[in-house]
Amino acid sequence: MSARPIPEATVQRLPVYLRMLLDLADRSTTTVSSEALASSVGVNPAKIRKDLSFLGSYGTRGVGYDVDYLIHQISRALGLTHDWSTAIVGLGNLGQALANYGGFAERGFRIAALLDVDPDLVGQTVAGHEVLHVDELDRVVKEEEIAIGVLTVPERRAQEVADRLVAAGVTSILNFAPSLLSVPEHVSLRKVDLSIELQVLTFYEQRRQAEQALGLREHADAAADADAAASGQEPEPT
Amino acid sequence: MSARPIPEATVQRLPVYLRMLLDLADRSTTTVSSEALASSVGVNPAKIRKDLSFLGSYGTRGVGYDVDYLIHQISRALGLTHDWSTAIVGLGNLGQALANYGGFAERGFRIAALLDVDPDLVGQTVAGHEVLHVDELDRVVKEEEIAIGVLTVPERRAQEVADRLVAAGVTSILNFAPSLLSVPEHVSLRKVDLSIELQVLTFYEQRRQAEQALGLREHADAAADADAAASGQEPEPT
DNA sequence: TCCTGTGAATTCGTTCACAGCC
DNA sequence: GGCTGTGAACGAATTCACAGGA
Repeated sequence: MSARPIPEATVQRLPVYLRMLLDLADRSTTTVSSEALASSVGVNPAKIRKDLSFLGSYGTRGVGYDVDYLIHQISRALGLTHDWSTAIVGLGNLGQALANYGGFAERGFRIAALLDVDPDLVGQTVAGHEVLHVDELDRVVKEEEIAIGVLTVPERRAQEVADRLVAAGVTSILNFAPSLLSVPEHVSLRKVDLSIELQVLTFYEQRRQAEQALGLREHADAAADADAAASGQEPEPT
Repeated sequence: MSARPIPEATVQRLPVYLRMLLDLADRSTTTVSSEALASSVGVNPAKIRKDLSFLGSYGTRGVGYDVDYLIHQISRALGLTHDWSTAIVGLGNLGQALANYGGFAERGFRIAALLDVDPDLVGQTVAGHEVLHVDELDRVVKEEEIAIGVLTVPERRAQEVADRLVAAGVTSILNFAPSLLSVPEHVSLRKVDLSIELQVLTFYEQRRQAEQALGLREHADAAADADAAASGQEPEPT
């Protein structure tokens, strides 16, 4: 049953399923099949069934899944049945944008503290919160029971600030700085790196352009192209 | 040799290697072994060798890889030997933050256009660029030869804007809206979704807290815990 | 009959281990 | 001797295909 450990790949998809299910609930759909859910997410139905089976046997054969019940179970598995307090460290453009981002609170993530070192920012109000000096980190993490730190500081400060977050007791870090951080084993770390995403895109972009150039040349040489199948299976990025 | 197709997983790591190599070059290192590179990235050396072997045989046995040459080859593979023009659509908090983000230009991504529909924003100057109305999309994509669109619009507009980008000829889209977009097969799509990242973190966070609670309870029951191995192998998120 | 839950088969990715070259 | 490049072994993730319950 649900004693099996949930694979990493499955964990990453659960939030996606959850969002789709919330959409369905909004539209007053009460029941959904793996087939229907799969087609709206764009994956194989068997994958959905297997993923969900890691949480338990929450479907009904011949019918499908009860939307509300499934929402509840996925939320529980992801730890979303209570709110989480987060701190944003670094209030440059990106930090401020995140502080003002509504989808945060909407999904149960409470911004409990904003911190920076810049004296021009400390004391200012951003998104309704006073910006504190990073030296207050220890105190505020304890007082607000902050478990998640969002790192939006410049690259060269990232490791130092990560260390301070860990020292203060934060055990999950979402890093927006384009740097490899090292954290103790008991701390979860995830990275969002803009330029990596763009560079992956240019890889495929370039390949397409090269293919096209090749196609044109071939076209000039031999009129028709019998081998259309060759270009069909691009490993599309996820 | 390099005729083998490059696996998706490898493509995603190449930008990381590239960044490390640029760091090394900055510090005037001329040569690096897979072992050294691996330890700075935190992966298995064999993985690095295999990844790099997809690009060709660019190492020297008994010595390692020439840093500059490898930088050149990875850049070429990723299509970074020339600049790419990008358009940012949606200049809310996040869009403005991205427009002002320095790392963009630094890595060869030129912001060629900013677009929005909001009459309050159109005509304003953001990060040195005049914000255009989305109706200008077609023209500006052609004029500026924009291949990459960055989507930072509200969720409900995302699909519509994606369609317009595709219609205008954009073939790579980086989507920051928390929505599933559908695009034609010849268009690459990548997604950055904040709340998914946070929800993956809370999954592990919650599991840790549950383990801890369990540990405490067990501790109260039977004094010592012989089975320390059970908690050792958390599948740490990437 | 319909759709879930899951073993079996398959594909994809990682790591090992070593032959081959500098 | 040292380090790359890569087949072979292994492991994880996906998909197939079907048994079994509503």
